[in-house]
Amino acid sequence: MESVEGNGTGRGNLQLVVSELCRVQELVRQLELHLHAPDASIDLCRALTAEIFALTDRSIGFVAAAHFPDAPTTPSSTSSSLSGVSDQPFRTNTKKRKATARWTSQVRVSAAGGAEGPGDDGHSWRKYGQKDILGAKHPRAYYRCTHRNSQACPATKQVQRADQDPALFDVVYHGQHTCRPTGGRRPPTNQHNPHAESLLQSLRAGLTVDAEHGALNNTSVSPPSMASPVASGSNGGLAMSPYPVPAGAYAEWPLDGDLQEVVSALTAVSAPSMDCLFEFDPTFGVGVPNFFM
DNA sequence: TCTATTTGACCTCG
DNA sequence: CGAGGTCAAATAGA
Repeated sequence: MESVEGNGTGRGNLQLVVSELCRVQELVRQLELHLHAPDASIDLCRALTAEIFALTDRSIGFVAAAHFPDAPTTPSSTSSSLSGVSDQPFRTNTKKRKATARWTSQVRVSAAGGAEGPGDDGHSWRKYGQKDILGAKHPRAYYRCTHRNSQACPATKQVQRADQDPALFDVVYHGQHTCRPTGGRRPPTNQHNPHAESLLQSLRAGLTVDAEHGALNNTSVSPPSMASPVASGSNGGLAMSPYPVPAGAYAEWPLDGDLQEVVSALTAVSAPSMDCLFEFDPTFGVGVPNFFM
């Protein structure tokens, strides 16, 4: 986080971001409680998510404004630049490298109890490759949606164990799921909304904040309830966040590493996830980047 | 027998 | 030409 210091504006904004992230985390907890409640109110959940949207949106704006005064500063505007990408289907019939693919989501998640990988994210993944990466201690695993053939679902993800902490996994999502989840297998983790369950884990994983030191940390998480066997042997259910978020929009900027992770974490928990969760109508969530348009 | 994983080869990009 | 991403045959497990 040192990189943020030395920039007076950025430092001030960072404090705001920290406080707002604390607030977001609190809201997520409330949301989780409501989701577990037998008489959960969808309206209340929507209200909570709306506030989460607003806070994350503003935080992203702070970060962007501090570092890129000349760049579009609102997440909505930055995200909208991706619209040209979204209408281009993910290329699957080529071995061409996808380094330039824009609509990706990068999250860092932990493996509970020394598991081989992050927990299930509600989607079925099929491993199709593994590669040793130059400079990385651990190989990178490549997964694609199980429904790729049957439903032409373009979603893929890459899972790589973090060098610094083997208990953490960097998961990069490419493409969006176009498959219908009803057809796939789904562990009954949450009778009300299993998808929400995994999402919340992801949310919390991505929003760990060290408020005392004013440091943001989206890595040190230990979700206690998501110990699921993964990687080889299981159905490959590895990742946390199945929700493609255009973190690449920010990755294109020369953000400092930690700060970039903050933005990535923020975007990873924003609108699309909730859209997935509650099937919001398109008009809901003013100011929320609409990644799927 | 079907499905998922493993792994070496192949392809493309920078 | 090296690195990263994907393919596809071989293999394993249910």
